[in-house]
Amino acid sequence: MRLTTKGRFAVTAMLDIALYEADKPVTLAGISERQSISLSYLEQLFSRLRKQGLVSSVRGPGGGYRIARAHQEISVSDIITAVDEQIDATQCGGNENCHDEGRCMTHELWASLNSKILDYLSGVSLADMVEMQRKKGAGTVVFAPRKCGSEATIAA
Amino acid sequence: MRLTTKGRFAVTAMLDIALYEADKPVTLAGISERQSISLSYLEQLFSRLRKQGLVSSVRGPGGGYRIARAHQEISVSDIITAVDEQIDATQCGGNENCHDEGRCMTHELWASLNSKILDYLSGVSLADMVEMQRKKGAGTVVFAPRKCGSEATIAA
DNA sequence: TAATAATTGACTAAAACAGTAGGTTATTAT
DNA sequence: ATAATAACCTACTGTTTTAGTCAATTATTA
Repeated sequence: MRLTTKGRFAVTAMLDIALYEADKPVTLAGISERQSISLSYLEQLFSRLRKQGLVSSVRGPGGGYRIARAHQEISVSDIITAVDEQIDATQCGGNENCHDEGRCMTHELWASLNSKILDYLSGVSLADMVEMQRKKGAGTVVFAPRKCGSEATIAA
Repeated sequence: MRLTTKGRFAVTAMLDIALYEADKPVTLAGISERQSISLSYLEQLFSRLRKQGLVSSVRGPGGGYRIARAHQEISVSDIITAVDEQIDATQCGGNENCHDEGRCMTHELWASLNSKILDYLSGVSLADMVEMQRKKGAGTVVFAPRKCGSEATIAA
């Protein structure tokens, strides 16, 4: 997997829906405004999130997006892998430089790091994040995702 | 911190020196050949590694690079942070969007992930990697770092 | 039927990654 | 002394990814 601001945007947007979704689905325009993420960029992200079955869409007036599964059933790693297509599924490329025996020297190190990251992110569900957010913002919740947090770009 | 192939190259190169350094320092030309990393690219990486005090250099014929500290005293995270200058030291930019209270919604998530990654990588020393490598390649050790392992790009 | 809002596709500026090219300086061996 | 070695330094390049824009189409509801 791979962790960039793209993945962060997606997680933030999903959390936004989880918090605001009630009777009505949540519009991208609303998410865009609250989270300061470009509408067109959200559209691209949600195209993927929908194809991966993480959200369902309703067209027309009063339409928008809903979380498609139970909040406990969606992990942060689900969201990230949905928007950040991992190109490098073939571990060592399949051929070229990495012999089946021998591998590259640091292979085990990165493999092990990757599994640690994945373990952590798949252990955090949308439900966890909602709860965390509810606890935190007792009064008015301030949303300001942009440029927040340190730059992260993990590829596992 | 941020994890890319740049960091992987640096770790691979440092491990190469640790394995080959004996009476003589190790030349970049040698590393370049063994690890299939471009010489000029290595020069760039080693400029940083030297400035961070991870390696020491000897000029002229018979010169090259040595590991500057005890192998146990150098962690993988040391190497990576040396070559991948983290721009985003100011956590939330210092101003703009991220209020001191409120922060961005997913702030804690990434902060926590980052510390997990850092914990792991700072727990693995060059000495650990040397030992691992010696155990593995009992006979002939095959080096083939290029494109090996899954693409990784973590920014913490 | 008009407004809403998802859906799609192509296109763009900026940054980072990985690498190249060409030169300068210090040290050693001849 | 001088030639070879190898670190050191600066600037430049092509490709990919990131983040975003623009413009159009389709489905739904008031």
